[in-house]
Amino acid sequence: MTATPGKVIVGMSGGVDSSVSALLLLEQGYQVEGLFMKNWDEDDGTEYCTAKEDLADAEAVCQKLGIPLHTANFAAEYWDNVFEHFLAEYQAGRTPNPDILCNREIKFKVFLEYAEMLGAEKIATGHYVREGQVRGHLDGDDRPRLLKGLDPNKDQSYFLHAVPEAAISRTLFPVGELEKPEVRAIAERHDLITARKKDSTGICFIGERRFRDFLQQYLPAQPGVIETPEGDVIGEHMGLMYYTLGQRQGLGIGGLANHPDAPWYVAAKDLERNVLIAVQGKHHRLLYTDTLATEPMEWVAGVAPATKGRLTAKTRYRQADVPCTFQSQEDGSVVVAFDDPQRAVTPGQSLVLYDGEICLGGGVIRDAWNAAEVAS
RNA sequence: UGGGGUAUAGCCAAGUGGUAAGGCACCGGUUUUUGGUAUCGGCAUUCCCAGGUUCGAAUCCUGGUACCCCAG
Repeated sequence: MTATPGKVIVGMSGGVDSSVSALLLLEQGYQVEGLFMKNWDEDDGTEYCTAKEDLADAEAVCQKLGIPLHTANFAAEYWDNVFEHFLAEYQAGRTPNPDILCNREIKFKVFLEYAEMLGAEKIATGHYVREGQVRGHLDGDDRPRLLKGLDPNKDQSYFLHAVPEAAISRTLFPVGELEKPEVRAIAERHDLITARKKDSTGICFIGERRFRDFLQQYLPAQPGVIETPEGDVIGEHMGLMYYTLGQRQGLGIGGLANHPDAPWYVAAKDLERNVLIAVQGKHHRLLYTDTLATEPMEWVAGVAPATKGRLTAKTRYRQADVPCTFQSQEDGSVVVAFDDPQRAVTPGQSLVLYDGEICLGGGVIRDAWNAAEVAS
């Protein structure tokens, strides 16, 4: 089907951000239609309810706006291209970020293709990111870019760094130019039912779960012991996959004689021995690393901006950017050295590089270590 | 079996006559499109048990019980 000029399909999640996105595009004169995706079929009672509610909200908003709402089910694609990888990562002892994959594989691929089939020229989502022509300090290019959202508190570029530029350029992000309170105010003003709806959290399309119970449905748990770095056994863990570096909750360790009162945090996983290593105190030196290596990078522009240089980076969502130096490797990965040691840099999570407001791309963290300590 | 010591929440632990600190753990809320982090709140009508003294006892007295240490 050939694209209809001005036709945009908005991914409607049933939340306030996509609701307002649709509204703003209508005001801008686009021919807007909505699409609600249901990508998770595994029903337990609670999830079923929220998905149903979300659909009802999306329908109500579309009706209010006078636009049609399509529905689609990409559960098969989600399972094959996102969820299986998610499980494999946990099995390998890493902590994956499924929503990054979900964006690349589902929202900006399957959904985009589906929208094209429906005759859309573009798609739109409620993500807090912007597009703009900005000259990069490193590559010197003056080209369309994926930029951070205007609201620093809601910026979601971290989740979109793996989406190729070709897909970004076909997407509109209306709320990326706004701050969250304005978005809610607009929704309120137009009497949208989602105006005061709580922001959704949890894995995209799966929702909030009791993490352990959820994972346990798919992966066998292998309990073991928790040790200090010195090798003293101080507790038991329920399976290494349930823990991530820097984690405090769920260790169940407290009140050890001959130890200070401080809480315990996960410092490392010894997969071979099935042992969880914990340290005491939020700022224990073993929780910090100053260097990391990634898997091959995914650059928004398709190529690296340079082979090395000074940039800023996030090692997880909602972390402030920190200055670093990166160096490209032959296999397409990078090694990044931070000016200051970073807490709980975790394999499986993603490193995302920024040149000011420009989101350049990122890669899955393979390994992190403390170069300063190794040297001394 | 002598001598000494300790018994307070899941754990560590303050409190020696005036009506149960604190920390960790745990639970709940907030924050958050991963996992976490952070933050706020909850968490011993009761101090090993039974008597007694006192206006009043976790705190003093008596008798038990349990555990620990040193002697054997």
